[in-house]
Amino acid sequence: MINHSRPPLSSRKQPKQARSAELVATILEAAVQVLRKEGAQRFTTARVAERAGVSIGSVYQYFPNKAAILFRLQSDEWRQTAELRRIILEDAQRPPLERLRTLVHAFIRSECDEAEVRIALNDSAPLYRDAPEAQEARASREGAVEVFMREALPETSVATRVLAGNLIAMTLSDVGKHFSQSSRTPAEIEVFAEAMADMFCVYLGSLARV
Amino acid sequence: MINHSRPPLSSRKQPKQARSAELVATILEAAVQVLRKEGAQRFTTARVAERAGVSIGSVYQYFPNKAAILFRLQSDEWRQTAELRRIILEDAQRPPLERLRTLVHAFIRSECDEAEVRIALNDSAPLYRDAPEAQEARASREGAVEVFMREALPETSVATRVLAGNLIAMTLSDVGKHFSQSSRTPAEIEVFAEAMADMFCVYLGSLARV
DNA sequence: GTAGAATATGACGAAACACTCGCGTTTACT
DNA sequence: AGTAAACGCGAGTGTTTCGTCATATTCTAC
Repeated sequence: MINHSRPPLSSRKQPKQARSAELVATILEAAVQVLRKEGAQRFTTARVAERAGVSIGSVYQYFPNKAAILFRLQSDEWRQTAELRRIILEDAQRPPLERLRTLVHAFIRSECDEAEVRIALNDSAPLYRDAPEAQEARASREGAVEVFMREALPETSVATRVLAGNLIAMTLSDVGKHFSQSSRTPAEIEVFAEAMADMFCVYLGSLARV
Repeated sequence: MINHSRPPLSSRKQPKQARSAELVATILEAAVQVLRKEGAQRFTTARVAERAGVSIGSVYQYFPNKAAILFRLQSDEWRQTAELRRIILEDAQRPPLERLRTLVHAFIRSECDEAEVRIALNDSAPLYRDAPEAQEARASREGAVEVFMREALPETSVATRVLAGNLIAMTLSDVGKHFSQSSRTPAEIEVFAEAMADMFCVYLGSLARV
């Protein structure tokens, strides 16, 4: 009821020559810089083109619209985060709660890194929030969390696991976002991440004991 | 480095006659409707004026700019939330953790109520995020939380209390926001709130036992 | 009833922005 | 060298939006 028009976010054209692939990379890099320097409000295709040293027309050769550029950036970041999560959570050598602790620290640290860009990207979310492309990322995340939860709480019901998994995943990502909105010292980051990890571990422990 | 211009958010003029006070109320009501129906992207002063059955000029008599209207709505909501929190947390008759449970339920329920407006308001946050007026709300919230934490964890160090208090406050508000982005049945709401309250209580319990 | 303050109006100025299109240039391939 | 496709360009179009200002109406108080 809110997003009245739904222009496609998929690429308009695939770069086939080397120079055009480079051009796309240049545009994305410039987009990050504009986002960091000007914020979401002042993120315009013209500014991206200018910063990239490229004409407006070229931008529209490879991106159907402004939202597509932003979505691409967000998408790349989601991929990175998913990779991080996979690597840490799938390490079968270590006990589940230890892996979770590691993930919390790594995630919070990474959120605080490049916080400016992340904030701006987040502010842009309304532009592509309802896009079908955005649903996949969520599904993938929920799947990974469910696999982990089965390992961490093998004795509990599926409903409990799903609920707790969602709660923890949401807390990690949302509170992480909020926390990184202010600039933080490395020490603050560690202390905060430790507290959050404590909370998760104690909670999961309480569920296992039932 | 991001919000380059900082137009004032304070009122341009105070309504002195009854009809103008009513007009301001009409405008705010219309603003809520526009926000709900059109979303943050399409929230414009012209649309608000039209919906209110009022001329654009009248809107600008009492609000210096668009952001001021949105900030006013957000401000009112902050006040309501603060009131809710105060009433629940200050009830000295009941044990602290029970009060916290009640607060979690009440807060999540209220977030899911009028979720559409809240989401849109949230999307508009970049417009007034750095306004000095916005700092006070945070200070007030942190104060209330600290008072509660002193009561809930009287034996712990100040640092621990502040950290845990912030973590819980952030989780409640951020995860509450995220949770309310999808539409939820009353049952889902209760179950989720209960899980979150469990997590908080177990966590605070673990801190008290040290 | 009338002066003057408060209030209401809405056409209009100015700026910003997303996106297109016709044309010139480069590349790949033969 | 020649050709066709891919690439790159950027002035221009159409729209949206914020906010102002000169003017008109209503209210208050004497």
